[in-house]
Amino acid sequence: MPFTYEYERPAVTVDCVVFALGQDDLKVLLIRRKIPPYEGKWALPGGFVQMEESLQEAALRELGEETGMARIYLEQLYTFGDVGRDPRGRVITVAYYALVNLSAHRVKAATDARVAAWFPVDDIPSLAFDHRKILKTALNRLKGKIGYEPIGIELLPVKFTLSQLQRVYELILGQKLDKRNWRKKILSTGLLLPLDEFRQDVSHRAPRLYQFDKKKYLLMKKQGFNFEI
Amino acid sequence: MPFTYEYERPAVTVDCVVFALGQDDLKVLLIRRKIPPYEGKWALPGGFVQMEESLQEAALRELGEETGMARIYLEQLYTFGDVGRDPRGRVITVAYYALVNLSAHRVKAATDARVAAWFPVDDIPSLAFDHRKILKTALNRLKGKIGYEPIGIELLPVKFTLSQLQRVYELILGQKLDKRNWRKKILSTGLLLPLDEFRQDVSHRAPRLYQFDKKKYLLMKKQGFNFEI
DNA sequence: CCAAAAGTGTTTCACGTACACCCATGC
DNA sequence: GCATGGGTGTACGTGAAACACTTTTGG
Repeated sequence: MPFTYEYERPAVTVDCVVFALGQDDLKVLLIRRKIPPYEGKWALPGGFVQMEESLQEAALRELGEETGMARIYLEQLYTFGDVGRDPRGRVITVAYYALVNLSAHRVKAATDARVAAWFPVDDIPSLAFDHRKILKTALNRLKGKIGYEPIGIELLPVKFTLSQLQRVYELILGQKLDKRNWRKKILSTGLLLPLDEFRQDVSHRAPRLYQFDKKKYLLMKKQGFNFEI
Repeated sequence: MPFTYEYERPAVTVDCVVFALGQDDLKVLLIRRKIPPYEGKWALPGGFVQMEESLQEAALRELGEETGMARIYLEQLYTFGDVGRDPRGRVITVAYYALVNLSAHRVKAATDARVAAWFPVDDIPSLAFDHRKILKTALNRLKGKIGYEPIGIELLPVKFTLSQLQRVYELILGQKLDKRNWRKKILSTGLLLPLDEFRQDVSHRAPRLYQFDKKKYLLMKKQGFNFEI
């Protein structure tokens, strides 16, 4: 069942840069390639776009296939289409980046460490194709975006403490932030609902849990609000 | 000379949103389609990506073909790949947006108004495909970007007055700006070189001409500078 | 009682904003 | 001399940044 066209066509893939929180770092999901080219090398999860699915759907499908993850933040990053980027021929890839919260998703990756694994963003092995460039682009986008959109919460469970969220900001921006000033700013958005619950499994004062007010966020966003942090 | 593949492949195009300055407004270049689908409708300039050219090269080629323009600012916007966006079949388009300065480029478009024409961004006719959505995305991007990158100058000749540049900002942002405050900010970047030349063809006090300091800009950018306006 | 992180206010300084008049030129 | 845009400075208020101690809990 071959398909024939009058003009030559590039292949189109989607690749996903999946971020998650590690103990002391930001991590990226990589897949070890089982087939040439770059057999045995680490690469971003991805695959070919099917004819009956949109680009975003393709990205979600790949993420589901590779990691078993469901509820994730996903956004288009950039499209890479240089002529020589794939030795097999002309392949254009639409890159997406995703933020996931590991505690919620028991990731398939964890089950077979030889196939998929989480790597700290500042200790990445040599990657297949132009995937290092894609990853770098994603990190830059993330750094920029966290300054004016509350995407940090996507890396955390639904209920989280302010210190956890601050750690997210510090990991993404790569710098320490002043606790009092940062809290003032983040709380002044009015998007964090304080709960009457506290984390209890810690060996120090129990920190208050917060929840993101998504309804309010969508409302404010529709009114053209600005969330600079 | 047909081309055959094992799996079905989408077609890949590039579309360009080309902005330029009008007398009292921001304008977009549109092409009237000569063939179905959407025959006779206005559309963004664009076309298929060739196998031996990168995406950016494809965009530049299309711009050259359609408008005869050479020196332009060009940046990737977004990739649109919904399943039903082209009635001919699956077509994925990588959209670019461009800023051009009309006085420098004698645009082919001007020669045959039935084929291509400049439209004010807030008075756009019904467009082919999902091109209205693409245009809207481009306008939003432009509005956002002008806040932290000095792209406004790309719409002007090499030598320009501060009032001209301020008009660019006002047109893109869609709001009046305070002259004194705006000048303070734009000059405080240190990126505008005052020249010892003045516009002479005006019926009032001759305004000083400025030039963009590209070297300084690239240097500052490399050092991670912030150009918020 | 000690360790470890949570939580909380004030002062200072820089920057954004509001605002009005004189200048130079062409007609 | 009049119309048209060019060009300039100050006062005020808001928001960013610097900064240290007390509280709570578990071990």
